[in-house]
Amino acid sequence: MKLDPASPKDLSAQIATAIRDEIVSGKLIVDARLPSEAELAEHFGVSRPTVREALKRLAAQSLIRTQRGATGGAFVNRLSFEQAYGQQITTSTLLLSMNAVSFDVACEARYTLERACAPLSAERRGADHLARMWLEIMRQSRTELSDEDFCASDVAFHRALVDGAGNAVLSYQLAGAVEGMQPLMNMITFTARSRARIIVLHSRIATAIEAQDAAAADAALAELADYTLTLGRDVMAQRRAQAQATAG
Amino acid sequence: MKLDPASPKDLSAQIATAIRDEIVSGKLIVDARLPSEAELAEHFGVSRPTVREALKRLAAQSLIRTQRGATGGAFVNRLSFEQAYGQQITTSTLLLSMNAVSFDVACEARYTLERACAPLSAERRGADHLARMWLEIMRQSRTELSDEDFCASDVAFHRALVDGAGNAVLSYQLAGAVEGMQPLMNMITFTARSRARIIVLHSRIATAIEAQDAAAADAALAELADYTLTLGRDVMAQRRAQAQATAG
DNA sequence: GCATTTAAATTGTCAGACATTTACCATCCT
DNA sequence: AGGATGGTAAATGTCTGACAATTTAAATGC
Repeated sequence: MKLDPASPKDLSAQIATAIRDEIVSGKLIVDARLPSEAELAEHFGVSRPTVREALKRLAAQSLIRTQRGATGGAFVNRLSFEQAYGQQITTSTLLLSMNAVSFDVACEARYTLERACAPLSAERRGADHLARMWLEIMRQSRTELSDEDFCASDVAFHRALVDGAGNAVLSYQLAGAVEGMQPLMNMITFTARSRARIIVLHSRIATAIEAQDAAAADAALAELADYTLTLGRDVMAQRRAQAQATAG
Repeated sequence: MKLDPASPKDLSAQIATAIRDEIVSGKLIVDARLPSEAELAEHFGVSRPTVREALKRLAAQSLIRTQRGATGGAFVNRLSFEQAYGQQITTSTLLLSMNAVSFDVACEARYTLERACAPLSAERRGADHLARMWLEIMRQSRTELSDEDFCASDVAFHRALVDGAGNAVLSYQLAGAVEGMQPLMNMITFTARSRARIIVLHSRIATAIEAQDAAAADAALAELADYTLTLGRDVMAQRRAQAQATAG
């Protein structure tokens, strides 16, 4: 609960870390109210703006929420699955789009994890998951769909597949793997032929999940992984050629 | 790039969102310098402290870094795998510890994902991964090890297993699944007998990975998953009984 | 007893100032 | 001429004090 004046970190960062530790260690439980900004400022020996910067850091990670008014203040937030999804997706998306992660590596990670969910989904999927999968397949068949909308529908399809496993933690973990890849997938131009191929594979997956046939679902997913990899490699090769032509 | 005065959100939150969108959409590329705080304040029509709160929000998510001095300012940050690991683990840990996620669900998610990595690890693991696995197994054999240290070593072992797959994105995704469970695992008291059992299973896993025998590794992991689930259920049952005794 | 008003507490925002750090540049000494 | 030295400017980090907006709770009036 003390600050190090010699630390290279900002005071607000140190304060944020101190409070975060209290939350993670359980000293501050969910819905507990933090001292007011003025009290925190006095406690840490800093000014209120500095405390506020620290609190905003915590708010950005959904660790606290603030409320105005007489009984207001900062409260320890119960991290909802929704919020966790959002952070997971943001982090994964940025990581994939800014780190020059090869399409191959990202694709392998995604399909490896997704194939792990398929057997559970085949066993437990409900009518709602099947309905969503078929709905997205139908949507994907509409030729006027833009490439971006096609990708979004693709994500929704796979999301339904993963949710079918009936494990919220698994859905949370996969959110990053599936949705984080969307920017990479958006770089692909889907021709009529590649769309048709993907829809066939999606249909095979949905059929297998509906029939609770884990092996068939896995086989179709493996094919889809291979095909996606091929599509991605073609795009990357074209981009490289184009870049070379521009440079030459 | 505009603010909505009628929005329920804080100005700093709106500004943070606006800048984040610019980063995610690619308008602000990696290492690009944002306008100075004074310029941002003028642009958005707010004061500098408000801008600073927004920037701290972004800094908390590792989207930007700041630098002091003449050529300083806020720069779009290239999210490193390390930083992404950290956020992933923080979020997962909080989600599991604050959301009353059942041990069963968390355990299933973790081992489902980990078993998906095992075949890749069996195929590609290097000498360093094997060495780390055997090192942790030896460490786990020391009887004077506290339960917490035993858990930490357990995490390190599984981390080495996952890293053996040679896919950084996979390692990143699994970090949350494996390390996020540590608080739950720390609630378990490891008796000499349960430690011995776990060490045997770890040895079987390491042996299988070394022999590049994916099937054997998967079988041992499945057994470990079962056993961990049993241990966890016992603990949870005890806790329930204890809570009931206290209440009655 | 109930509606209304008032007061208090707390976060949100602003303005201006000073401290600190860092890069650049002009100057001076060798 | 060249390098060390110091100054200057730009930027973030921090402080102070104030006011606005919001919400609750108590006080007040009927």
